[in-house]
Amino acid sequence: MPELAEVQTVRDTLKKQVLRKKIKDIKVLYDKIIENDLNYFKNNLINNEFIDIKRKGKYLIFETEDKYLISHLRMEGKYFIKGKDEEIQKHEHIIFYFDNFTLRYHDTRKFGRMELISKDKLESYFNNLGPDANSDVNADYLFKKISNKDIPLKTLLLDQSIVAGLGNIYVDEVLYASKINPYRFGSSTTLKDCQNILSASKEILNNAIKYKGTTIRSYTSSLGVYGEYQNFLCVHTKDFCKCGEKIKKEKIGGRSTYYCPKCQK
DNA sequence: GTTGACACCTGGACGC
DNA sequence: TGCGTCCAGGTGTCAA
Repeated sequence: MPELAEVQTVRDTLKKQVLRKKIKDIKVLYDKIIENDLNYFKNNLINNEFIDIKRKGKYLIFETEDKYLISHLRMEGKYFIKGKDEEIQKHEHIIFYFDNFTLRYHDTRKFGRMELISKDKLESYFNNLGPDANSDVNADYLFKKISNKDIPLKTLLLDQSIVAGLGNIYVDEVLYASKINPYRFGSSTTLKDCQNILSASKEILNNAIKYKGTTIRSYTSSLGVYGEYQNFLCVHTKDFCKCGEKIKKEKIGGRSTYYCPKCQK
């Protein structure tokens, strides 16, 4: 569930709390989350400190003096700051020990991943990632990427190699705001459609960041921050559109998709 | 090269 | 109450 807005919120909150603090120890309780050899992972982080935290798409990038720790929260990954002596809770899989506190990675479904890479590998690591959906992406770029595809726009916008950061919730919202039916193929889009999609992406994601993301279903907050953008959703998880039409919920590309058949042509 | 299916996981909702 | 089944979804992998 964490999409660009939620990851940005986690990054902003973490930056205030963990930068320039020496990592004293790391406890790994579920090692499949770590893509590296565990000894390599620990040896290169312990006695180091995070000097910056960046975000690209849905990835968090913790920077140390000579490495980057890439963290992807996937479906339910969260970070919590807790006291050193607080009991380890169920689903807390990775614990970073600092002098006076711990940073805990919590992931109910264990889908999240972390990988430590050397600084020169950063560019190649994100080779297949498109530009952020709320950045200054050019409509020509999007048009070139999708206008030759006989694939539904819903699926194309979820493809992180085209634009990064949009997940299931915000793609539904972006297509609704653009008045575009999610079943429409990329090959049916015009340059104007691409402009509308990008403009809606920017507005929706920036608003979602402002309201610290979306908190829906069973998903709880990270770092004690509860997003409020769910109050502004127009179609995702809704029963009726503002126009009065019943919102349709159907699977497109295996993903639950909400749309208004009247407003989205 | 493209596309769809599936695996990875767990908890909640639901039906029986 | 308890059990079984389905669903949720981001990404990587594999087969067609």
